[in-house]
Amino acid sequence: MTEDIPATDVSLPRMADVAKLAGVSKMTVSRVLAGRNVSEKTRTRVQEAIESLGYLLDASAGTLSSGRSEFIVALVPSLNSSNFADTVRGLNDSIRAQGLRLLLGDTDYHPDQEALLVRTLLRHRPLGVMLTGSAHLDITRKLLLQSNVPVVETWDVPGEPIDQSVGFSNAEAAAAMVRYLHGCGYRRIGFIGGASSLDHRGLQRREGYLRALAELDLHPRAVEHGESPITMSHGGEAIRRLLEQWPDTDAVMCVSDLSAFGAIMHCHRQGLNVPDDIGIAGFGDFEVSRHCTPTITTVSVDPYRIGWRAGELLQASAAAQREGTPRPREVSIVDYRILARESTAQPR
Amino acid sequence: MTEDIPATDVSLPRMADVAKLAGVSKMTVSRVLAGRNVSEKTRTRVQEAIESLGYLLDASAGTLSSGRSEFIVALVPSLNSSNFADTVRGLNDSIRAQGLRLLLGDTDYHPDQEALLVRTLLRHRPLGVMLTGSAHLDITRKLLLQSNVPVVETWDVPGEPIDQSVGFSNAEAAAAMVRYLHGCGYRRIGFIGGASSLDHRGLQRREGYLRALAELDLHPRAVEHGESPITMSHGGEAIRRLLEQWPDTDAVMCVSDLSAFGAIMHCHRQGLNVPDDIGIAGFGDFEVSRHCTPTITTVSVDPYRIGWRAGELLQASAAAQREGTPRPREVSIVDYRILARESTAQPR
DNA sequence: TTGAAAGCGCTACCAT
DNA sequence: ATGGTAGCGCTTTCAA
Repeated sequence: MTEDIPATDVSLPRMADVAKLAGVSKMTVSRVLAGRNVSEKTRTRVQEAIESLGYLLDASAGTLSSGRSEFIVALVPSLNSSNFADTVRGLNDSIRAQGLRLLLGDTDYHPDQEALLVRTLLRHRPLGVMLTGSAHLDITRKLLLQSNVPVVETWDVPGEPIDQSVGFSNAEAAAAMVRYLHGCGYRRIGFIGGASSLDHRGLQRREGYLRALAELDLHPRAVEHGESPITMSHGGEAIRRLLEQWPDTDAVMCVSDLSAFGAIMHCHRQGLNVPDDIGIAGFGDFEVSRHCTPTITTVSVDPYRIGWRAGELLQASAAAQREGTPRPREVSIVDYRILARESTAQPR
Repeated sequence: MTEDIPATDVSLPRMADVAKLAGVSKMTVSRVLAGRNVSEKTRTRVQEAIESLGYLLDASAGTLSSGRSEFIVALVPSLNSSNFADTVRGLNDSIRAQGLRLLLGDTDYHPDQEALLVRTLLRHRPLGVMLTGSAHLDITRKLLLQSNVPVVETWDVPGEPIDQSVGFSNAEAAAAMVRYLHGCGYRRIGFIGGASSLDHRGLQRREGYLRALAELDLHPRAVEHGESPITMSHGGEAIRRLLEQWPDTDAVMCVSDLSAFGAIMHCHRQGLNVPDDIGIAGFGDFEVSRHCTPTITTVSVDPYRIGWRAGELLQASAAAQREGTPRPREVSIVDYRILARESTAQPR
């Protein structure tokens, strides 16, 4: 299989080589590659030349010359979260059709890492930038605004949007879950979240929990444990601490399904039945929460759709920019739903 | 926050602008940015100019001029798999320190999608390419060999390596699990895998299962169900079918922990106790298998390490290439271990 | 429909 | 330690 490959250690073929072989000018080759008007005969000849040389258009040269790259930058707090991975998949699928490519950065939940990534990735003159969340350093905002690149913030509804956004109110969604639990008859409702001040969405969910509790005249009982991304073990440890401090807790909502799962497993080990002894709810509708026993009551959002929509907004902005028309300024709100499942009591 | 940003819609600052403002030549600016020898005084002046203009080096121009990009391409079958996500994280962490950037592609388990991605991503003249698995189209191999780019195949031990590799024998690991189950006293051992012929690692695990069974003089009982990536639901449905066909099965090994979890949940719903009525083992040591009840016996590999090592190999190759020294040709084998947990009987 | 020339923004190379 | 010049490989623009 390797025998028929020419040892072209020397250098890769250039457009000029293709042009010479096809007996045309570079411009004609360029036009063929760009799908512009070229006579059928020439096009065939050029394509044969491309084929026989194994020619690949050089991306940097193209970008430099045209002033337009094919990159969309996406920054996520963590690659190893199925939620963000789904968002990235959605974005990728939505831009792939247009021949755009994903330049991915993992901020590891650190705003300064985000700023660094924005700085280095802007060097590639991306057509658009997708950020996660709405909490960014001033320098990040400044870099993005200065570069005039289309931006979409996701997974949140920014108070001070940089440009566009696709998301939902994490606080409101968490409050909705509190009200749902209240409707199930629960009155001593606890909250489990991460200890990191960097997970803005986690903090917002906690805010929503506190606010809804206050509105219902209930007393908060919240535990913070573990760095983001919060894991199953964190959930187990956190509920242990919560029950230690407030043994009469009748329901716990968790910042994510993973911690909820960990919490449920802990309860099982302690001989507590979920939901008979204690109700437990999660957030995010992860795969595990649909399949474990009991299945986990959760807040469902559509991460893939967030990514897909972000891709659409970025492409629309890029197109507008190209054509000199005014850029759209859309704030896209996506749905969330409470999924009632087995880990909490029936609503009354 | 937005007031102090100059409305530079016009165009971004160039290196020449920085040079003029600092009163030096472009070359000096370039040297400052590259960290080369420049007098302390000039360096400061240049950096101030960079700062005050908000200048960002243009990546395409640099790549075109130097003939060297800062990209490492990584192709994974699925972004939404914690195993591959961890590998990507490992790779990212290992190359980040050198200022390299990840160009990510999701093949969706399709070799032709992989070929397409290789073709389009090679246009960016990456310093290296990380592939997942060892099953590639001929055109993929040809493109990579022709471009002379360092390649690392991961998650497998290729029979015909393109260049370098980091992985383990999936067949051997699966066979080891069969032998372990045999050592626990199991004799009627089933296998659950995906129905897709595209998941080469899944197929290899099945091969290993069949081979080990033959060596032990046992009869195979394998079910294929669901497209890759195989999910928890697939696992539940698959074990249902397996038990329908072979009701006396005493142990089942699954192609992944996710299907194993789904299978266990199915058994619980059917009133079957795991491991008392049936033993179930997984593959991959996913987070869920450490936390569910019963915890799942599995094959543990270190996905992060695979990615990290791949990054090291690619960087070593790239450095060798730069310096004209012969490129290393390493086949790196990573460990796997059987983790004995609660979902299977104690070894005898 | 096709071609020639200019130049995108930077770095290599040679000079001082 | 610093600068001038050439040119990376393409696309834009204008001309034929």
